[in-house]
Amino acid sequence: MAADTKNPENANDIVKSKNFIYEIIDEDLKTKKWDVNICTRFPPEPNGYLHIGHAKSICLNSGIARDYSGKFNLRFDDTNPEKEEQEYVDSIIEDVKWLGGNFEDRILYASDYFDKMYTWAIDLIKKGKAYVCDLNADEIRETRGTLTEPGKPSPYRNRSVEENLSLFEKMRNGEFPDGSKTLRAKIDMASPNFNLRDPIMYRILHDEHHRQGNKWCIYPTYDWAHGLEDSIENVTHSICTLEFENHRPLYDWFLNELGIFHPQQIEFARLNLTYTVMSKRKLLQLVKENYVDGWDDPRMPTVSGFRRRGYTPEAIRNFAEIIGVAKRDALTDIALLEYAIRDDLNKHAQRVMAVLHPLKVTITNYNGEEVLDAVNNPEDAGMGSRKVPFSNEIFIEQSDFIENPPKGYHRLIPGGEVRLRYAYIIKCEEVIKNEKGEVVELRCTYDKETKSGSGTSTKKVKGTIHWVSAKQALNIEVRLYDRLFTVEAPDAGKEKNFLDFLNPGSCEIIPNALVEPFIKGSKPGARFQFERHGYFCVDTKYTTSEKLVFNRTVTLKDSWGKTK
RNA sequence: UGCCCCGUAGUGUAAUUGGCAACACGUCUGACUCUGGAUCAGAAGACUUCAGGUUCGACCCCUGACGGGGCAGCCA
Repeated sequence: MAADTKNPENANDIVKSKNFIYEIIDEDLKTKKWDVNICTRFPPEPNGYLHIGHAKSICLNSGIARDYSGKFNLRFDDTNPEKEEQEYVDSIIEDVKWLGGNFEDRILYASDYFDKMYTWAIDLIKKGKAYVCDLNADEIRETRGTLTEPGKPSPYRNRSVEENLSLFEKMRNGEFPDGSKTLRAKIDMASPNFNLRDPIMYRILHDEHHRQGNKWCIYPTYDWAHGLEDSIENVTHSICTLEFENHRPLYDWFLNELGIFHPQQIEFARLNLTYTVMSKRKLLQLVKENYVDGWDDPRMPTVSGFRRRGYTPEAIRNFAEIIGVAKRDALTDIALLEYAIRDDLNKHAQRVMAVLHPLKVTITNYNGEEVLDAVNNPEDAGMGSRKVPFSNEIFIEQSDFIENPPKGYHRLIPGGEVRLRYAYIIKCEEVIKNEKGEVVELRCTYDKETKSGSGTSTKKVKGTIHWVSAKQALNIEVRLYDRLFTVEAPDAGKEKNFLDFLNPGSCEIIPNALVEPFIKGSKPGARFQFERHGYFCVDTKYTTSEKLVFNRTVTLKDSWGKTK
């Protein structure tokens, strides 16, 4: 983005284009619009777990603070006690930290500003710009007007300042029941923008707040509170999503009437990803109705889900960089995200051989055992090598042998040869089947001149397959994840329920896969590449001291599988 | 129906602010390879939604259409 701003000498570098928000900030800096440092914020409501769309926002906001040497605040927008919980606060803090959002020590809460907001409300009442309204919810809706008709003024619109002050104080003191009164801004009931038709600033809610307890029984609405929160924190650029565009005139109105520090609200398009849903409501439903195994189910598009699945914060940050920021709503191909994680893991993940669907192979002319050298990461020599045990009884992948190969298949076939990775070339001499005609074992011979790295082999084989030595192999559980939904936009159809598109095969559990002993004792969260399969990580939830459980983060690209 | 926002290859973004459309992913070739991965080389793919207008020149400015999204919570 603007990372190169301070390095204009990098003339040879491709000039990274800036998104429109960086251009606005550049312009602001040029015109000296602000007499404070650039400040952004991420203002989640603690009513759910963060998802990849929030991650985009976190990367954007914290990235701006980083690039302009400003500040980035984490602020909980906790103005509605009915939906908010401490569990969500905790998870959000963890997720933002994990993503690398640098809020330093600033964990802020809108609820800490309630007193200040209250006095500002009184200021507005005194200016004759706000009034207590006795209309109930239904009546307010009925008098708000429609898309084409103006609303009707509330009969309470012209109460005196004194009466409003007194009523508002009584509201605060708990003298009225929920929903019986509201404090409204007096703006314009005929405005074509609904948000300006005397919007509600406070509602009565006798509900315990997760941080304020029972101190308050009136709570500020988003529109009233948000700009004040930003203003208090000297946020310069208040970045939010497109649906708040129509709220900006109101955001500005409150700040102007109060005459306080006035942040600039800027809207950008939220992230949509193919084959998943992003609305908190739908994600909550998936959790509550047990379609998934909690908010951090590896199939969930939540930050915690991606973390458990094995994604790295670097990959997610890079993804955010790749997709950019703009104002048109879009549906981003999940392939972009998968590219980001493969790109990262390819460079950093320890390689290891694992057999998911074992087929026994006996090497009839091999005696004894030996240990072979295997490279830990061909992309990074610094990661060194490891020893892999080899013997006359090994397991290979069932799919790496086929009796009647299609054209182009170049793995093991009857009478054919393949290379065992890091070991020898073997030849399939005999195929053993059970009563049902299923292949249960292969009897092969090996060529000792073909040992990996010996340089003595003159043979060329078309394929190399992975394997694991039977005696030393470690038994593990592997979970193969696929997309949660079967269609690109499960929530696109207004008539159809997104649940109808759930992918029944989104999680395949392989209880007994085999892996080389190297990974024994791996810690939860550890990431590996299972050669020729994909990237996997040790599950943090179901791994036990007896058995490692692995989640497949993402497959390797498979140009052969595609052609079939 | 009223108001607001948006329309650039399959996908996501760019275009030095009016100079003849670029990057990434994806797709397809070929090379290389002890991962059908990675890497390397290359290709295809966009009359910039449409129609007018301004201009020597328009993705960019103007007008109008069409298409998409948002707004009638005491949610955010």
